[in-house]
Amino acid sequence: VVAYNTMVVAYAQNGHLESSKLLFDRTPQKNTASWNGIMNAYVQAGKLDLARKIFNIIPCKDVVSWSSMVSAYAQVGHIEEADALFASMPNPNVVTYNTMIMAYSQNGRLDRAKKTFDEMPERDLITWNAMVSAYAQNGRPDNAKLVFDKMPQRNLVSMNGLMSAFGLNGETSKAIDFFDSMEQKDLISWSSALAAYSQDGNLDGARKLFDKMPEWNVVSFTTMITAYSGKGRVEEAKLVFDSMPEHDLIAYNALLVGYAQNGYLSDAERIFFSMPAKNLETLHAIMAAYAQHMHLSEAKTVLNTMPVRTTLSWNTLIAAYALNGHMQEARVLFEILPKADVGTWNSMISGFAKAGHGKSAIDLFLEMAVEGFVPD
RNA sequence: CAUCUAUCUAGCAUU
Repeated sequence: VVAYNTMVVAYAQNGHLESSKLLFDRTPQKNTASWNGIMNAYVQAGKLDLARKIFNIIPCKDVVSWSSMVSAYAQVGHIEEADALFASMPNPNVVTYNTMIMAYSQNGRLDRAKKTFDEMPERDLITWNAMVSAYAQNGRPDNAKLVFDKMPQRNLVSMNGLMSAFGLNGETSKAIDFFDSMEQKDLISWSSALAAYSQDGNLDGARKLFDKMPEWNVVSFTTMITAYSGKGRVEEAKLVFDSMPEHDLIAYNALLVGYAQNGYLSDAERIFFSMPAKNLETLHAIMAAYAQHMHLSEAKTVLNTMPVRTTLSWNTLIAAYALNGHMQEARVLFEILPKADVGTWNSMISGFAKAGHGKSAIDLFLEMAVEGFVPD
């Protein structure tokens, strides 16, 4: 059974759901880990509904079954479902609580993350690291530092987490000082420091650090692409791209965005059509690129042909119309989109403001509060 | 006593 379970998971991790399924069906004497494994295979393949169906028929669910399902919902941002499942499960353990801390944190619910942290019966190192990360992701580097200082033990993840708390929130010199003080460093430490320079617009610092790195991976290369692109140096960005041993989707996206944001629409398009795979970010990026160049019908076509649309997809097109002064089209989209968020309202408001309709902008701002949205 | 399954840190997208 253990051998079968291992194989089911291995195939799933390589994207071979069909093989996982076949092996699962042939598994003799299935245990709960077998069921959990195939359920997570479906999660991995993005088939959340089917995963849920499997969850429902698992004969003897254990805490891993429940936690896996909670985590699956959390990963795709279905925080209410995660929450509901978490509330109804029999015996959550420390992993389940940790999952919820991350879920809340990634959805901007720092208050809920902290509450969970405070209420959980026991904490482990991952709990503390998750809390550092929660503060990092929600703009609170000082709180991240407080947690870091208070935690009973630390590991390299804690260190890297605190460094990125500084780096992500504009405290570049603190990030670099901390990086310099670290006795152990791994590739993630180096990449985090590189990202700190890059997001600070310090191309020189980034380049020097990059040249000093003991090893590189696709993340470090991509960070350099972004660093060059951010300074308008798209040719050097392209050189970095060409020097990479292998390209993943994010590397392509970074190059595409670099071209797009520096006004090279046809280069961006060329990359777009040559990409071996695309994701939501790719489509949003090309939509925004079309919008910036007033190619609104192309932008609209992208939205219409997307396999899945999120609120962000709609926001991107709304912003496209709004920034080009086409407020009536923006308004139409605004009314028909399934689910607005703060970003949607922001796009509409700035569109009206830019078009010189200050009154409409203010009306919308007031209306937004009435609809229960908190301005950011 | 032990093998398989769930949780933490780095790069890309709208405003």
